[in-house]
Amino acid sequence: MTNPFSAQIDLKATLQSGQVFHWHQNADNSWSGLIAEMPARVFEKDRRLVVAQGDPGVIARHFALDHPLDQITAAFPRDPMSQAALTACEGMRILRQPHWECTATFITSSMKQVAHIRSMSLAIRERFGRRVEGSNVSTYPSFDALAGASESALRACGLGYRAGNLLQTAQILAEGGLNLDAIVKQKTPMLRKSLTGLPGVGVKVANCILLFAYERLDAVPIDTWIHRILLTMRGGRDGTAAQLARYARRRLGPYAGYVQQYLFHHARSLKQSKTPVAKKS
DNA sequence: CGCCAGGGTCTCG
DNA sequence: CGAGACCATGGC
Repeated sequence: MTNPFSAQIDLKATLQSGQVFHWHQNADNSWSGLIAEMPARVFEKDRRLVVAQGDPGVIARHFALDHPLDQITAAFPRDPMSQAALTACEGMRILRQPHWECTATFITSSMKQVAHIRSMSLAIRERFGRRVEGSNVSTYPSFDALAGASESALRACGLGYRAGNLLQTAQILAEGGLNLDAIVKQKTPMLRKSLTGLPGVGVKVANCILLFAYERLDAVPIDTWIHRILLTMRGGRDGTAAQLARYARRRLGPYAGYVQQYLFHHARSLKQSKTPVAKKS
């Protein structure tokens, strides 16, 4: 068995591509976060992941160092947009996140920018989570903990109208209406249907959860960014959600979710770099 | 300061 | 099935 830590990774792209929202970069360029309730600190050296804190096995699994990145990138479409994204984001990985944490954060994600999803996530952790020794971030609260929260307290975390959805979903899970861990066995269409049964989970959010927490690497979340990109790929021809989903599945290949993530992160990075720097005084 | 953001849901045709 | 209205909030 080869050492999983010999696999390449772009740590910054992985942690800043809108999959996960609570990690922060330290002054020494290492990154700190929690994997479920385990404090972790990692850094990148020669395009490889190095563990400074936390169980290496748990970290290797969370960062999906076993994903066959060479095979995945070799299966990328040959079009210029996909290839440009591949070049720009080489080494980016799709994490294996805890089911509930991922579900909850993406319920709060609708019509929100990445920066604000992060601030909501941190506020929820601070208000309802548990402090852990060795971490300056609190755990994401369990659904049992959130099921007993008030909607107004959730709104105070900046959730707006999403507060009711998160609360109702937490209550359904607390009452045993769905077991997020047991449904891993379901085939993707059935699993997607199970997830969209939860308040605040439509097809797009379900695809995020499938991709980021259930290892369904062919799931393609179509948000406003990916919608625009698919539009361009189709020569400006728009379509219904179902048509675009079908197009993405065919066009982006067996690892369509990975391609989607590279396209998403690359497009956002480009826009960021186009933002003019603050003028000198 | 107006526009837009990793949308979901309900209604109405 | 498909299009539109509505929903809160903050970054930029």
